[in-house]
Order: sequence, then structure tokens, then C-alpha cells
Amino acid sequence: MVTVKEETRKGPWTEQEDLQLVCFVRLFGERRWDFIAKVSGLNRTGKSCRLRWVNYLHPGLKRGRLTQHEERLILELHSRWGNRWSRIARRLPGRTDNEIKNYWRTHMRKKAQEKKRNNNNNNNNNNNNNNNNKLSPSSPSSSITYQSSLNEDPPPKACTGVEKLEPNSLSRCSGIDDDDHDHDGMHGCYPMEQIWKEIEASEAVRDDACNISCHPMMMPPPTPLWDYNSIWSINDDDDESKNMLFSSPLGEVFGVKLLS
DNA sequence: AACTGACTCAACCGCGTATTT
DNA sequence: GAAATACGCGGTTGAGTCAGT
Repeated sequence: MVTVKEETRKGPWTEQEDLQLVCFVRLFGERRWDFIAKVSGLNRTGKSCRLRWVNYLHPGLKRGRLTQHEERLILELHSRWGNRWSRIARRLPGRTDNEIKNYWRTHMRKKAQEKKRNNNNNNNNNNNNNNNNKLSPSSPSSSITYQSSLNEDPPPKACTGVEKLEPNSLSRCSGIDDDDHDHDGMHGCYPMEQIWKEIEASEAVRDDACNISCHPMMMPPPTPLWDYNSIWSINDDDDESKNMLFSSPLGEVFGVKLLS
């Protein structure tokens, strides 16, 4: 007799897995991921489930490219906080730390390349009196200059260029946790002020939404922004979904509740 | 059409912190 | 208070896609 020990699944998630995960998050809330992983019958770690939920399945997520506004915000916040992606992500409703991290990597790669090019040009045109050897904010999106390159994380101090932080805001650059009141030191410095207002406004909206949707037993948020309606509303005639639920360890129990 | 390099995105890993037992 | 467990974060990797040659 050979007992088959099921390996924990890795790699890309299938639609079925997504569906299953959503169902169980719906039941148990966005917590106890190990429990959800076990109970759902997904051969995934809790960690993996959480990640999938946070980065992909969460109904509040925005899809698509970052807007210019968001890009600027990321640059600005990164210059203040460094690689504190989750914190930065909190300022960009609907965006995940992973997404921002990925964006930043790309951005920095571009920057590094630009820098390289600039340096090369400068070497070639050494006699030119333009002295561009400081990284010039050549691209429209780079009104902020960065000291960091691809390989070095910007030290939190890298508050350079137009940000013009006030002296007391250096603490922010040095990674001291001041969490959500961080922008107080910024006002009046430069047009970012307007941006902060917008952020706060959007956060207020988000918080309201959260009060409604994040209660463990009131899981399904009002309207997913993207096409997972099918997951969130399992109809009586959705046999596939039913099967999936029922085939999970606790499926029978909860399936009855869900589908009754 | 085939190849190559850049880019994007999803996912995993390791580690530190928080919470529970 | 200590140990175990769960959670969250940041770093990294690899597959897929797209544009240029």
C-alpha cells in the first residue's frame, strides 16, 4: 500500500482555485489563511492563499497601468520612505505593494539606463558647456531626481531634487515610523500638497467602504471593480461552483449555507 | 519568420513581528 | 514568560508578452 502524500501546490493559480479561494475568504474573512488553506482543500499554503488574495483576487484592486498621478506619487513616496512598499501601497488605493514594487524596479532600471546613457554622452561631449553630468530630470515623469540606481536601494535620505523637504521631515526619510500622519511636514513645500489632499479624500472613501465590507461575516464587498462578479455571486444554477465547494473538506457544511 | 532584449506580472522565499496557546 | 503559529513585508525569480532588428 502506498499512501500518497499530497504535495503542496505551487505555481500559477487556476481559475478553479481562485474560485475556491474566493468562496472561503467569503466565509471566513481575510484572516486565518492557514486555516482557509486547509479547509478549502486547496493544496496551497496559507501564505500563498493570502498572496493570491491580496495581489489578485481582492475585489478592490484596480487593474491596468498606473496613472501618471500614481506614478508621481510612488516616486515621491519612495523618496521619503524608501522601499516601504506596503506603506506606499496604502497611499494608492487599489494598488498592491507587489505592483508598486514591480513598477519601481522597472522605473529604476530605466533610470539606470538613462543615467548610463547620459554619462556616456557627457563623456563624448565633454567640451560641451551644458554640464549635464548631474542626472537631469529629462523625462517628464522625473521631476524628482534620484540618487539610487538599480543596484542600490535609495537610502531613505535620498530626499533630493524638488521635494525640498523641511528639516524636520528628515526623520521621515530615515525610515522612522510615523505612519499615517506623515505628510504633515510636507505642506506648503510644493504642489504635492494638492496630491495629498486627493489622497486623503480617496482614503476617506476607502475607509468608509472598509467599514462595510471588511467585517468577517459581511465579506462580499459591494462591487468588484473587475470581472469577478461570477465568482462573487454563485448562482444556484452554477453547477461547477457548487461542485467545487462541495468537494472541499467543509464544503458540504458550508455549501448548504451558501446555497440555501 | 526567427531571434533577442526589455518589460510586466505573478508567485515564491526568507525573515521579522505579532498573536495565540 | 516561552514556544508555537500566523501574518505581513521586502527581495527575488521566472514565465509570458511585445517591440525592434
